[in-house]
Amino acid sequence: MDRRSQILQMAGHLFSQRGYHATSIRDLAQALNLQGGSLYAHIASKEELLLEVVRQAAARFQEVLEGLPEAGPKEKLVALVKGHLRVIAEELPRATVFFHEWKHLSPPLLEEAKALRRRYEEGVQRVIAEGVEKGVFQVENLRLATLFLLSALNWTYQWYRPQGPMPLEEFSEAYAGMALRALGAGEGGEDGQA
Amino acid sequence: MDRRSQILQMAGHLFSQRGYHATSIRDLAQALNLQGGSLYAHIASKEELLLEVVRQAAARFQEVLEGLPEAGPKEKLVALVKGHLRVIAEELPRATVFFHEWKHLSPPLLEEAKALRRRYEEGVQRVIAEGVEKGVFQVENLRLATLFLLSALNWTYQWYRPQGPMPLEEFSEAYAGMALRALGAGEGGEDGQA
Amino acid sequence: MDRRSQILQMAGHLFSQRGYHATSIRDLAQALNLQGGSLYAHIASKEELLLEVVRQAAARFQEVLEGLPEAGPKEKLVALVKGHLRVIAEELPRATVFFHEWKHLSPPLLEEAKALRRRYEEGVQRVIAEGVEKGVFQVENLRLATLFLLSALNWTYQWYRPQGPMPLEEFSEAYAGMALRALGAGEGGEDGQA
Amino acid sequence: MDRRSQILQMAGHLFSQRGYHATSIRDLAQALNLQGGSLYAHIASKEELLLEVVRQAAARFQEVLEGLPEAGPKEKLVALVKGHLRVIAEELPRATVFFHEWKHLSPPLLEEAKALRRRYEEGVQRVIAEGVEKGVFQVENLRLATLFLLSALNWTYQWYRPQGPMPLEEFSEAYAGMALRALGAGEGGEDGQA
DNA sequence: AATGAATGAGTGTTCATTCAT
DNA sequence: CATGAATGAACACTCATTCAT
Repeated sequence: MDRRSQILQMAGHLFSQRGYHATSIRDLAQALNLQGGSLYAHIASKEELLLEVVRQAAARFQEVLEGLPEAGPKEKLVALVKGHLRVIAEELPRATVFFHEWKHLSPPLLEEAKALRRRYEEGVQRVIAEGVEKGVFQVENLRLATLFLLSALNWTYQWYRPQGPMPLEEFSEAYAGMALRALGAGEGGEDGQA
Repeated sequence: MDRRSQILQMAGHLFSQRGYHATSIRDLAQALNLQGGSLYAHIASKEELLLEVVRQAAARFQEVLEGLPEAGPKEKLVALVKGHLRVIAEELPRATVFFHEWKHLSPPLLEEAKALRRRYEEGVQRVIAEGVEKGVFQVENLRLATLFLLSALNWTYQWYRPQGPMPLEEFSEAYAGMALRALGAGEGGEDGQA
Repeated sequence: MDRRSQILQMAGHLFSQRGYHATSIRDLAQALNLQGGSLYAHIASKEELLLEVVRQAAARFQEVLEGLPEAGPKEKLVALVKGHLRVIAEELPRATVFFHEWKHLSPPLLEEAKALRRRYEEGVQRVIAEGVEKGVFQVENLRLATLFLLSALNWTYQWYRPQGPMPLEEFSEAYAGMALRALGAGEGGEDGQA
Repeated sequence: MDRRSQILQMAGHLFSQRGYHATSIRDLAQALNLQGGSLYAHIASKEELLLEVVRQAAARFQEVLEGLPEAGPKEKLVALVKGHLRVIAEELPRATVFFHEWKHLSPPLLEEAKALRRRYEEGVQRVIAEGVEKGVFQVENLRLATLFLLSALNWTYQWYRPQGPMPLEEFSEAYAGMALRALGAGEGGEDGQA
């Protein structure tokens, strides 16, 4: 891994643990056995680092959407939930920054971060909408259902720990079940207009 | 409202909007038409301010738990969801600080904040556990179900805006419905062992 | 004792213990069960307090000089040493400020403090000069002998504690003996050209 | 001389002239043609600077004790007095800080400063004690005699100026003479048990 | 690439002092 | 007389960033 990647990795780690503002360039340099000024041979600014971490996380989440199987809504939703939680488990620091620290970007870059987040949310909404259209999901309000699902998913970065007692597979299986039920697509029913 | 309450209110507002570290004492003072140093006639430190805001929010959430009706699990859960969302709607800045900024407290005070959050989460878990015991809720894993619910509820502070297009009543009604279904207590069924 | 005297006493106490700059007006007020601003009904400024304490100490030392017995040089010197040490013992805080903290006065007032100290030193020098003229003291260099004596006397405020194990009388008796010998006026000899 | 030594030297100079609390980090930086914050590339804190200056002075005084000739008590005491006064003359700023400003250290460091001072005083006391044991010095009270000598010596930093009219050699010669007499070891007598 | 010294703005906090009440 | 709120300047110290080496 080249220097820049090392720096980005460590930045993700520290930003996620302490927060962007509470992490100084010197903290970051020290964690890499460097002097503060030395980072500037590799990066343009602290803020660029933040944006880059956000972009990397966004890319991982976007891959989930793009890798969804061509299948019925339930299967798709399960894949989405599992994929989302896998990204969080595998990329906890970056995901944390994606969910929280992006707010500290300043206007020009902030827009990009917002757009990345919006794009993902729209993708999630499409998955639900498709299920509703096909009569598999029953929701009163599409937007609200999307936000309910995203909330349940996003907040997990706050408490799920991959090294913890619950393996990812068990965790995401159970989570997907609750998500389906919340969307009115309980266990039994066929997937699609059977 | 006395000066200290004004300061606390404004601190909650700014901490929630910009984050604790990105809000300087001078920012806070300026928002109150004061000089930076003048705040120290009313507060002991910036950190004390943060803790106080966290405490106030925690108190509001705790009231919800304590005001739950003596009723069946479904009714109780609905009241919990609605109460939680009402606190978020009515106390958006403080709730935001309660969910996020508490992390920036330093060790002695950090423990108090963690304890306050833990106490609330345990209360929520008890409500779900009761429903499970009475056979009203069907969940695979109690802890996970609690975290699912808390996630769906907590993250709302990120996107729900009381001045937005959706009135609180409609929002929380729909949200409660999804929560119930997620816990395996769909519409129909009696509340309790009918 | 009126308020102003109380304030002056406490100021002497705190200035001597912590130093002028390390004692804040609020420290002083607090020690008197007052609010910081309240002191200004009684004093003009912090610096005025310092000068006043210096003046009070200077007056006590000056009294020693003026109360010296009309007697031979040895007797006079013994009275001077004992008087000086008594003032230190009885007025430790003020004496400490007189010896040290006067330096923090700013130019206009600084001159007064310097003059007070100079006046006392000149008085001490006259006592020694008289002994030299009368052939009782044998010193190589009058100025140096004076400074030697003053040094031995002044520094005592650093270590002599009236509540300590050595009673003032014993202490100053022994001290006077060493002073006399240093000035070449050992035990035996008559006092004056008998 | 490297930057850190320059800073320490200037710190000694300013602390001795104005006092520790009356010397700001910006004063110090300005005297070195730097910005305030720039000092922190070289030092850890203002207090560290104070302790370091105290240590350097203590080392110089301790060298005097350790370089004392193996000779009779009178010769040794003369060497001690002259050595002590030479350190004051050559290291006036540091010596001043050693005598006065050490009090502003806070507890953990304060103890070190006290220990350094105590060690030196004990060394001085041993020199006198030896002379007393050998019958060369006659003192009523060993501890008091030590404090008398130390007082006469220490206070000199307040008034002796190396650039002044009196050369160090003449000054310390005369001072040593008075010290010897104060200890009851006048000119004539042999040095030792003749 | 990396260092180490420097900058200038900014941090939270304290200060002596003022003043309406 | 005393209070409590306020000021404006100062404090020690940290920050992101620059740059000669």
